[in-house]
This record gives sequence, structure tokens and C-alpha cells, in this order.
Amino acid sequence: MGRGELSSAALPRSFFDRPSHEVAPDLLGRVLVHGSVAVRLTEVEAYGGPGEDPAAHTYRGRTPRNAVMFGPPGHLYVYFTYGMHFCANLVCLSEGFGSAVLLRAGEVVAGLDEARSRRSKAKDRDLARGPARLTVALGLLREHNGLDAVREVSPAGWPRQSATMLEGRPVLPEVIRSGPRTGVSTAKETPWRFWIDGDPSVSPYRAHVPRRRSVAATSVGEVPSS
DNA sequence: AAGGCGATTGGCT
DNA sequence: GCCAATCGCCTTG
Repeated sequence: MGRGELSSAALPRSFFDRPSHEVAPDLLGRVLVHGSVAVRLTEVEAYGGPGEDPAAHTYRGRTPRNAVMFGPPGHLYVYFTYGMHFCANLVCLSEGFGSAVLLRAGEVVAGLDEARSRRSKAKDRDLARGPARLTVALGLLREHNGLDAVREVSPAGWPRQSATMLEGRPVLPEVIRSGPRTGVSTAKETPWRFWIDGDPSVSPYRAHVPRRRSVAATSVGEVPSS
């Protein structure tokens, strides 16, 4: 699939200057391009914003890790988690609020060969089905934290180190579903996960599971239960 | 200074 | 369905 089929314009920065739970459903059907790969978003989650969101990385204030989330809208917030995965967000609202939309899943619509080579064991529909899978398919890494996703589309193509959020084809409100966010341990009722109903690239929902204590922590000095 | 645990994934039962 | 992998961040002592 060639780049020529991506005829859509870039989303303006003003698109992101709203609370993340308003931006999130509007991102469904839009396209994120990075290098030669493009992904059409089918599932997103909103975090942070003007009010209190205990599930957001920004809940306890600004730190070196979450600094980008407090910065200008339209930039990528890429974080490292579970010691092995990267997840990508788009920063929302003007500076200082700490608000972003997690990109949870999508469909690869350009650069299929490149995405397949990055995730060689995955079926096509699973290439970007999950937040860490999506970042691998797009080639997003720690170094892309803070990258500006608002830029003009160049007829010559996209340089490898750039990202662009395209208008794509926003979906009809009737096909948008919403529900609790995946895998969060707090604010379990906040319905800030949004997805396209019936789309095969939407990831399976998982509730938060408290982790069992490590073997070392339980076997040393543990009093046997009676 | 130390330990708990995470906006997850893939492999195995 | 269950669980290990793997490490940086943040809380607590």
C-alpha cells in the first residue's frame, strides 16, 4: 500500500486544545503517520484534564517522566512501562493541564510491509491491536517522546523522525462505543475508553488484576498461615 | 535505601 | 485462563 492513498490533510493544533475526553472520540477513524507506516485509530482512552483523574500519570503533579503531558497540545507523550513496552499518547489542552489520549489500537493502512517486519509473528489484524503493539508497528520509541504530531503533510513524504496526525475519515457517532478504561486500578467507572463498534482491530477489554506478590517476597520470612 | 507495582504482552495449560 | 518477563518511577521508611 503506497503513501499516495493518504490524501488527507493534517489535523490543526486547535483540534487538540480541548479536554482529552472530548478529543478522544473525535480521533477514531483518524490516521497517525510515522515514517513509512500509517495507522487508522480504532480505540483510544482519555486521561487527565481540568478535573481530578486518579488514573492519569499526571495525577500527582509534574515529574520528569510526565512533563510532556503538561506541555503544548498535539505532541506525542511516549512512556515506558512494565520494563519492556512503550505506549503513545497525544497531548491535549493548553500547557499546564496534564491531559492526553492513549492510542490503544488501530488498523495499519500504509507501510504494511514495514509493520509486518517489526511484528513478524503477528497476524495483520493484530499488528496494532493494543497500545504497545501500536507503538511497535509505527516504530515509536523513547526518543519520540515530545515529538510534534502537528505538521504540514509534505508531498515528498514523511521524514523518518516525524509524526503527523491526519484528518482521516471521522466515524459516525452511531458506531462509537464507550466504557471503562482498560487495566486501570482507580477510577474504574469513568467511561473514557472509546472504540469503533465491531472493528476487528479493537483490543479485548481487560479489567485491572492486582498482581500476586513475588515468590521472593512471599517465601522469605513469611509466617505460615494456620 | 528499598520495595511495590504498572494505561502490557505472549506463551503455555 | 494464568502467569512470568523486566525496569523505571514513585512512595515509604
